[in-house]
Amino acid sequence: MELPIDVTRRQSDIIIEAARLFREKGYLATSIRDISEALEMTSAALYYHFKNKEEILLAIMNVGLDGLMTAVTQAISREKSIWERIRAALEVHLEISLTYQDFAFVLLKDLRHLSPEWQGSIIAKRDAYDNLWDEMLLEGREAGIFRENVDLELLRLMTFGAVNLVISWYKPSGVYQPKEIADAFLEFIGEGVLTDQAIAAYQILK
Amino acid sequence: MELPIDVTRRQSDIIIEAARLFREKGYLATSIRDISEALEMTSAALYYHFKNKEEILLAIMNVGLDGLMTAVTQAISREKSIWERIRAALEVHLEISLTYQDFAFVLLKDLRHLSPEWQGSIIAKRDAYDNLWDEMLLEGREAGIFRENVDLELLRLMTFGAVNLVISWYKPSGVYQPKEIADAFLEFIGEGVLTDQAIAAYQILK
DNA sequence: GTCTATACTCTGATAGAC
DNA sequence: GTCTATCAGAGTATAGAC
Repeated sequence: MELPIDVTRRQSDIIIEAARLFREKGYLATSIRDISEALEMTSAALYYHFKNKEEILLAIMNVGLDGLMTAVTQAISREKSIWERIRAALEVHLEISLTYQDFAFVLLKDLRHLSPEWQGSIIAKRDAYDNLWDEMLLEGREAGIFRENVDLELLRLMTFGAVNLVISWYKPSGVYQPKEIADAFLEFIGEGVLTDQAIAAYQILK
Repeated sequence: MELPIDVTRRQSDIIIEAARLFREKGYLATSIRDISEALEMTSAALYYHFKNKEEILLAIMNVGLDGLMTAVTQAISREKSIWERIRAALEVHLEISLTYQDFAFVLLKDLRHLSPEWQGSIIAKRDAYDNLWDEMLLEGREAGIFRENVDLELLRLMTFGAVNLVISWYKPSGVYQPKEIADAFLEFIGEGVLTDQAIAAYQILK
C-alpha cells in the first residue's frame, strides 16, 4: 500500500498499522504499546517517528482525506457529462472508502479525539470535499437530473450516510464490488430523487 | 425523567448523568471520577450503587432498549391498519431516539466496550427489536405497501441509518418535531419504495 | 533509528471509618 | 450511603546509551 503524502517508509508503516488498530479497538483503547508491538518495535522507537499519539491520528486523517479528494477529483475530470461525473464520483468515493476502510472508519469516528486546532484543519479539508459534491449536485440539478424539490445537502448527507452503512457491512472478500454497490445504490435512491429524464438516460448508459 | 426499570433513585441519577457524559466525551474518555463529580459525590460512593463502570454502561443500554421496545410496541398496538402501525412505529422510534438521545447514542456507539457476555444479552435484545420491525415490514409487503423488489432488511437498515443521521443533527430546541421529521422521511423515501396505491392512501391519511 | 529504563499521571477499584 | 485514603496497573512520554 502506497501512501499519497510525504512520509518516510517507517512512518507509513506506523500509519497503516495504527489505522488498523484504531478501527479494530478504537482510538483510546489502542495504546502506543499496542501499535509498537504490532510493528515489533518498542514504544520509545515510535516517538522518533511521531511526536505523540495524536499526531499519528492526525496523519491517518490527512492521508485518508487527501486520498479521497485526489481520487474523486481525478475521476471527475475524466468524465464529460455532469451525470457521468456524479456517477463516477459516487463509485470512486465508495471504492476508496471500501479499499481504505480503516482510514474511512477513523475519519468518521475519531475526530473528537483530536485537539481543537487539528480538528479545525481536518474539518476545513472535509468541508472542501463536501463543497466539491455540493457544486456537482447543484450542477446536476441545473441540468435537470434531480427533482426540483430534492434538498441537495440532505441528498449528500444521505448518500454519505448510506456509504457509511455499507462500510460497516462490506467485506473485501465478499462477492459485491464497489461498482456493483454504486449501481445498486443509484437504482435504490433513483426513483426517489431522479427525474424520469435522468432515469431514462441511466438505462441507456448501463 | 423517569426510568422504566427497577433501579433506585440514586442509580437512576447515575445512569442519566453517565449517559450524558458518555455521549459527550465517549465511554473510555469518561472516568468514574467525571461521573461522580458531576453528581457531587466521591468516586467511592459510586461503587456502592454499581459494581463497576461496565455495569453502568450495561444499565444505560438496557434502559434505552427496553424503553424503545415498550414505547414502539404500545404505539403499534394502538393502530389498526398495517400502514398506520408502520407509520406510528417510525414516529415513536424517532421520538424516543430524539428524546433520549444520550441513550440512543451510547446504544449505537459503545457496544464494543461491553464484555462479550453482556454484549450477547444486548444484541439479543436488539435482535428482538429488529424482528418486530421485520415482521411489520413483511406484513406491509404482503399488504402491498412496498414495491416487490424492495429488500426489507435493507429498508430497515436504511431507515435506522437515516434515523441515526437525524440524531446527529437534531437539537431539541429546534423547530422540527419528531412527527414532522417522520412525515418528511416518509415523503423522502416514499416515491422510491412505496407502491402508487400506498402513496395514494398516505395522501388521504395526512 | 532503536533500545533500556524510568518518570509521571491518571485510571478503576477497594478497605474501612463514620 | 457517603466519606478518606490508598493501591495496583496502565497510560503517555522522555532521557540517554548504543
